Amino acid sequence: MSKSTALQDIPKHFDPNNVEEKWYTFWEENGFFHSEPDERESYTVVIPPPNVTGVLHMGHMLNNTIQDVLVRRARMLGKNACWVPGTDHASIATEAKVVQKLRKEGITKADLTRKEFLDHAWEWTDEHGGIILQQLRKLGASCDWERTRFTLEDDLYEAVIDCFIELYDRGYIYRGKRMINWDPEAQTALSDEEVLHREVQSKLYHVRYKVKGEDDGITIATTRPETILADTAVCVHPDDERYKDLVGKTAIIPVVGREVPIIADEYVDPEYGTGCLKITPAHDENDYQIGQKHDLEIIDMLNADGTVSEAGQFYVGKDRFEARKLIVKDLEKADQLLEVEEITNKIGYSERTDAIIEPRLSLQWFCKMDELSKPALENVMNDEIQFHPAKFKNSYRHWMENIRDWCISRQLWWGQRIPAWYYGDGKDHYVIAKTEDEAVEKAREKSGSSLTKEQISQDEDVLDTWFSSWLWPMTVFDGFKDPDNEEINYYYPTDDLVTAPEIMFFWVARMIISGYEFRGEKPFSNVYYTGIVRDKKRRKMSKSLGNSPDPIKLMEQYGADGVRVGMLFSSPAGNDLLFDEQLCEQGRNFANKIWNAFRFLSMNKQEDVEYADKLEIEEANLVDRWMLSRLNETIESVNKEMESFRINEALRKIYSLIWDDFCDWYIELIKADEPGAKIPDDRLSVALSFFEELMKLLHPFMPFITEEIWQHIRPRKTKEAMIVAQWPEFDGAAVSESDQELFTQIQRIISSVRNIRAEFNVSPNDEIDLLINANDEKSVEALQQNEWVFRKLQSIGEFEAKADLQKPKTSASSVIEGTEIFVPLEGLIDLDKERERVEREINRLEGFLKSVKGKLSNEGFVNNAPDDVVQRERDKQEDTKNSLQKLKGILNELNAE
RNA sequence: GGGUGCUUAGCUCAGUUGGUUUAGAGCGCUACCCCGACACGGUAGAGGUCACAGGUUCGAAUCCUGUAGCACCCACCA
Repeated sequence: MSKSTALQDIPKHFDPNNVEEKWYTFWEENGFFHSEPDERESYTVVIPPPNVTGVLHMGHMLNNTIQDVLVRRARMLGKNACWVPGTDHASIATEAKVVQKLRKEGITKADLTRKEFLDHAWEWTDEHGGIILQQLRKLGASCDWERTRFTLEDDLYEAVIDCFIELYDRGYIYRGKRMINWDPEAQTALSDEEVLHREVQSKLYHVRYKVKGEDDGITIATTRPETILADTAVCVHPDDERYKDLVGKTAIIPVVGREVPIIADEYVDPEYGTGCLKITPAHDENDYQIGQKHDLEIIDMLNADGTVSEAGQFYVGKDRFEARKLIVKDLEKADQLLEVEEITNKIGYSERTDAIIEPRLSLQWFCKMDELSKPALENVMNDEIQFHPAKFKNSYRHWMENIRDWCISRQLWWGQRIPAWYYGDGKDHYVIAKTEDEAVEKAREKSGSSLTKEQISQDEDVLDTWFSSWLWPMTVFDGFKDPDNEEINYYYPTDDLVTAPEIMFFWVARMIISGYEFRGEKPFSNVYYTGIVRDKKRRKMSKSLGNSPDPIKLMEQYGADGVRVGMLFSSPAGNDLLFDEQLCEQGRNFANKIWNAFRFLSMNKQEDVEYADKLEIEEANLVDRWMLSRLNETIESVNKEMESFRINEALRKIYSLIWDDFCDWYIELIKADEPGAKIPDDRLSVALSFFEELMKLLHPFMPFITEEIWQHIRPRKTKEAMIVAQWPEFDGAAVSESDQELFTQIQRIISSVRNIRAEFNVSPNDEIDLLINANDEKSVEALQQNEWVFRKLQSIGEFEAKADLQKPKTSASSVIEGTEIFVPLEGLIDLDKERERVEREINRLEGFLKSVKGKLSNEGFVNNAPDDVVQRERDKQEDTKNSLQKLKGILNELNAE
């Protein structure tokens, strides 16, 4: 951090790997990430806890980059920013991984006791757990690591149990035999949300059932012929003329030969298939309903693993799909398979194991949702909780309005065990209790007998993962167990939640529900939905497709800052992100550009000079005023964009301010006149101050390079680090439209001169004369005053700005909003080419003038449009006419040459 | 089957309540340039009848209707 740095001391390319770890450690060790309640306004974000054994993927990268941008900016705004990290035990996902791992070692879950299995699971968790949190550090995530939580640690476990008991006491939780989604692979029940429906090609089998006492039969259609084994009725529509006579008669189930009634129910659609439905109450939701209504027998023909049970009688022990093949063969043999129709239908798959879901009648625990969900629906619809983008309100409402009871029990071991204790015979008698002792007591009370611990047994099942994560914004602050806890009162409601729309129902909706139920308050104020990260072919990135880059490698290659920019650049909220490594490259290039701007300023530093630590400009020239104006304009719009969560737009504006305005124009204009000379102290001082403001704006997006440069620019105390620098304040008085207009005009003139050089192959080093014929004295004066700007950026011999200049012979010219510029090019100009150039411009302007005139000659427009709009058109007309007249004059002279 | 959204330059997208140049940006492309911050760079360019067809309006990429295509979400049609 010396005051003067020789150019050769600073590498030409920014090397992120050298600085990232250094600054991350610096931030963490100095407690910048840590938050404790104080008198400041709180700003809180809870991380969507990744699976404890998960590995960082591109979705996490996007999600956590966005969170970090929000958190870092809040910190700079002077808020007490707290970003709570943690992991989720992810019941089914982790258990599946452990089962898989054990299988490789030749151990099956069934061989183990619950305790033995859990020991393996904890071992696995300790080994792989938290890798992902470590990886997040590389990204620069400014989480309060001292607050790291895990959903299965004691406090959080206890909170989940308390929650269960409270909801049970309030009458929301019940146990019941219901048709649920059964995953035969994981051998557990799933909630409706965990079932994904996919359209697939399948076969619709038309099967002939004999009717007792008739020669004729009845034909049903089914996609799952193996369930014939469990049929207990055949059903037709009551008004269906074709089958009217058969109702009340008895059908004989093929293969098994069981006699079942033929019944009528309006549920049946006469148009579909054969208009006859086989009824299997144990294996289909609708059939179950019909079965209840008509009091039909229920035959459960499937084992937990999806094989045919004893009750099926045939193909016992065979997998359901094997059984399907066999029964189709047997039906064919018996001449009862009439037709096999190719159809497409939707089949449910397990979100976790991808196994085909079997509807199964099963005794499970449920949470009643209709009452609970009311405040959660209302407060999203009235924007008490805002969704970004708001379009997701629609699907949220739809889901909430049609919400069904939530199946919360899972036949797994990894998770919070259901606090239900059974006593006596069977499973009908139970008590809900937090501990075994309490359970014994309650059971004694309820049964009236003196039960012992040995005579009661706890439910074997655990709770759905989401039944713990829906409490996350409360439990991370111990808020569930202790509602008056000082911490939760300070941090809750949290501010922003950043997550994927995929888990809107799994998680977001349920957090809102539990928040209102248990704290009477929303859990967060804003939900930012990120998009799904896809590859260039629009395919979702996934391990199995192998199309997902390794984020760690990516960061090694482009730097964490570069990757962050890459992630942010093309992803407005809710839109899918077509990830392309090129975006990271662009991010890296941007870092390098900034680095070199810094390099340039550094090499101009003087040894013994103290540069001002505030942006104060004495005798500001046009360029200073313009830069100041652009800076403030950008501060204001960045604030606006950030407040409406248009993060990519905010970044774009900063990017353009730095690259286009600061590097391409401002720096070029402060360069010393003489080669090798240094920029005067006062000029450099201003430039450094501007640069510092830019670094502040950029810091939330690119934390590493900005801190690195910030610390290089001048010596800083620890508490003056970039990470806690004050976010730039908008100064409306600094925005000057007239300065910006004048500077823009100069920019356009310079571009035009460059264009002339390019057209006539005049090298940038060759001196040219620049003559400007301005519209009025005021403008002449302004241009004359800023002659130095032209000279700085162009190699100019004679410079003249006047109000009555004549076009010199053999010169190239152009007209910019009525201002003529001439560049004499004796011997270099090709007059034919120049005529063509001028004619092209005349044509363009004539086309434009025509459209303006069209508007103005339209009476409707002149009469109805607001005055200022009409006036603007009139001004355009005048300006264009003026320019055209001048161009035509130029053309005439060219023709005379 | 229901719902939501999308269709603007070769690619990815902006375009805020209809009216500031005959629509903008980044990447890519073309030409010229290693000028003492940066070739991970500079300068100048080319490139779009805003999916299609109607309508409302003085005026539409922007509002309405329809058509086509795409995407996602939800749903118990065998």
